[in-house]
Amino acid sequence: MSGTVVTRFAPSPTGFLHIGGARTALFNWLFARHHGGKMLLRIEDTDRERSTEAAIQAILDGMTWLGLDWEGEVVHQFARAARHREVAEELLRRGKAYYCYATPEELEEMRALARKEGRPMRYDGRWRDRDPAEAPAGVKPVIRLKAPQTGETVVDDQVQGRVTWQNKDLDDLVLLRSDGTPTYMLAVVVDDHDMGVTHIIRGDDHLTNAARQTQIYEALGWAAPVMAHIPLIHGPDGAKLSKRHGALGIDAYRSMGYLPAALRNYLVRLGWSHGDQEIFSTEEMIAAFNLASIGRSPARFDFAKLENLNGHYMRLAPDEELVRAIEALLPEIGPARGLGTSLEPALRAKLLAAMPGLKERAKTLIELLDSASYLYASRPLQLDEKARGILDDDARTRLGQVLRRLESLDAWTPAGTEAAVRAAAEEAGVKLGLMAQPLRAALTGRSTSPGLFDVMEVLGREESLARLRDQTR
RNA sequence: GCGCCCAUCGUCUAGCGGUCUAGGACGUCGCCCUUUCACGGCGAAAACAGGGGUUCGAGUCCCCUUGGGCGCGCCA
Repeated sequence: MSGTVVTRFAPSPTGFLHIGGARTALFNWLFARHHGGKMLLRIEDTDRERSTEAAIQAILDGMTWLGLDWEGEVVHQFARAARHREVAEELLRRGKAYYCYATPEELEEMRALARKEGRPMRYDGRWRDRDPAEAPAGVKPVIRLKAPQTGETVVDDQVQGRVTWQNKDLDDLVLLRSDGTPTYMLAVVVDDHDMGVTHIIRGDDHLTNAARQTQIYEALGWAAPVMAHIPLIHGPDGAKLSKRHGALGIDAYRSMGYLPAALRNYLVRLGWSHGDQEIFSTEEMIAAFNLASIGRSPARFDFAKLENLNGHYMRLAPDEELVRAIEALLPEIGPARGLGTSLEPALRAKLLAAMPGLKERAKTLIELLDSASYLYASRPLQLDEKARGILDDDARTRLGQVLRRLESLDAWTPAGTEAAVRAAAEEAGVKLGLMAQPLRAALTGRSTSPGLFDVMEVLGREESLARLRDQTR
């Protein structure tokens, strides 16, 4: 089908899948879905030195976790080196490329001189029209594109608009290295063509590359795909993303307790908008996504907004799903909390029962688990500072009064315990809060928690009473 | 240095010449709800980088300045 949209996500496996790459993948995925097309995945591993298997796995895992799937087999670019070479040689035969015998040293001199004289740093084309017979012995040549030297190269970008370069500002790029392996610039063009890619959506750090690749397409006589260069994501300080702030692997966001749905929603609104809408289900994103509404200015990464969104999606999530999400994270975060790597059935049941009250109050899965610590804390409870402050002598006296009423309670239900506590407060002549806070402190060891009567229900009669006795003694 | 791109509240953004005394969201600050904290509700402070044009009219078009970003490898 000629009208079918084919996009691709083409990361280089020299590191993890970072936040910018994840958004690029998301945009490609959304665009393909929107048009009923497909997204392909290609690993750009032509740099043998820096590509690692671990990085490839991290990228695949990251995408899977984010819920982004791809069509067919993953294409490994390096495996296609023979084809790339064939194309380079074809260009050579057709006079669109030439052998260049300049050594790395010569190239470095060229750049140094250019820098000194304040000229653009470009290859000077010294072998462009030279007879290969003059080739120095023992030097393996590279193949360079014989790029046009006059006129201009135009990229009609769907995001950036019509961008024009003067050809005199672009030099003859290397297509095939002296060892016979293709450069990225060649490989991308050949692969996108061979894979039938119709739309290239990628970071705008590739905008200049788009011009050079366009020249290759033209030399080859191939039609270039539609291009869309999206602005990069910056750190909170506006500078390039560094390890210090946002340039974490996508797995780090998982570890921090964010939900894939929240991250997708956060990411889709970074650079793209749909009127005033902030919340998008995956279906809504797919339905509304378009290239025209992608902004041209870079965005800063903002954890506060991600957290807010994450809280939103956690409140929306079914309790069972949240328990499972926590369980999935437990190998990482359980041991430090004395929980091991999986939940005991009894604790799991309590966590599930307490979830409605818990999820209302947490912004991440980590916070969620921590806020549930009263469920798995052992007696006598360690009181935090605020809880200690609440449990002064007066408070403990009041605690004793409620305790007697609770001990004689027939039905241990939220309604029952609430009635008892209210009665005790009335009897003591204090507001409910003065009775409730000491209870909370004794029951959870903290000054904040879900609704008290829910806490007591989940904890159960015996555990609740025992915790209260611990603090009245 | 050269090339290219960008510029609305602290942040993400709406705005596509007149309806903008610039809207929404996050964050911040009040108030309400309330057994705490959240949630929720109500409200507030908060922006068109600067200068020139074009036009009857400019946040919206053009130019310059300033400020950011990206690229300039036999890396991708």
